[in-house]
Amino acid sequence: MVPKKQYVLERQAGHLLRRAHQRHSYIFQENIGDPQLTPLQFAALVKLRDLGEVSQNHLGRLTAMDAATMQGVIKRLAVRGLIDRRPDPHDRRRLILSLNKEGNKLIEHLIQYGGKITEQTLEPLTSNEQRIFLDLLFKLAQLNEAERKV
Amino acid sequence: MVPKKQYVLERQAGHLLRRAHQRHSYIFQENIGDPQLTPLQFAALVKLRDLGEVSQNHLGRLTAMDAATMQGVIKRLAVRGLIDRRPDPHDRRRLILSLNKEGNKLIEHLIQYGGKITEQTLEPLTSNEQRIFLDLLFKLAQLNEAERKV
DNA sequence: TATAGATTATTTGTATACAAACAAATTGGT
DNA sequence: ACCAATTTGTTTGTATACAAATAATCTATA
Repeated sequence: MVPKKQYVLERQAGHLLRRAHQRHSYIFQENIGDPQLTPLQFAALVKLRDLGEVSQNHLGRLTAMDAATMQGVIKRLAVRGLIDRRPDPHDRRRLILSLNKEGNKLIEHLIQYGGKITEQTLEPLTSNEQRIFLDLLFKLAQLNEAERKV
Repeated sequence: MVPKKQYVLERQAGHLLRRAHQRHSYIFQENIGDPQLTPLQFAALVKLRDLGEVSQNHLGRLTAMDAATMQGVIKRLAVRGLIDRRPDPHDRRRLILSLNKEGNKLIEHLIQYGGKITEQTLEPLTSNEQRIFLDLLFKLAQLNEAERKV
């Protein structure tokens, strides 16, 4: 008698990654302190804070968003009055993005919650497990040559 | 001089979970063998194969999809002619789902690729690391009381 | 048993995700 | 300097995600 169910959904990497990401999104939403701000919007603001000025597609690569997704995220941040967009004088295809006063104030205030969100996401693990997990997850988040297209 | 960048996006659990999930989705799409079939549709078919008959919401809980998402996934599977839907005679709110002949044939054929997709997703890790990673990820995918709402 | 509360499925609206196609602009090789 | 290939940002279309609201139905309990 051969057992039929070798493939158990609950033990597949993809299913677990999806569920862990769902749980993180929930924790983010509960703790970020600004009900309107999404994880991607937060990531974009953080990178703009780090770098000052970046083109839209470049920021997309830094935050792992494709151009179409980036378009929507940036548009919403601009509509909310958090970032400025100006054309690059050296390359007229490019749009240069930067935080404005409002955006800067907001991210300086909210960034403290970012660390707490990561802490709470990893809270089910011991601090040693957390370190190991982040190391392994980091490896799994890298694209190899065959996969690279973004 | 206090360094300003304590919060590094590339080291946050949420960002890495998102990127690892992106990479998995790419691997899924490249290896599932059916360009139309998505990870969620595959998960739904797998669970129906395991269980035979389930109500729509129940299947949603088993595959970690909320009712609204489930609705769309099931509709597309039904339109493709892979599953049957019939009302529950004992509870007229419920819709009982099951694989039909086509759906059964398809999942029996594709399920072999499921394992390969997990393998390839975890391929950057040694087999020992894979075991550890799945254990830790499993813990992070569970919702505690405060988070449970789904 | 009457009914308040819970559950099931659906619908609407917003926000990712990403493929594909496009126009405008830039780059690189000849 | 020319032109093919590439890059940038936008748009369209499909598929998750999920909150919120709703209609129909079921359950529990006073």
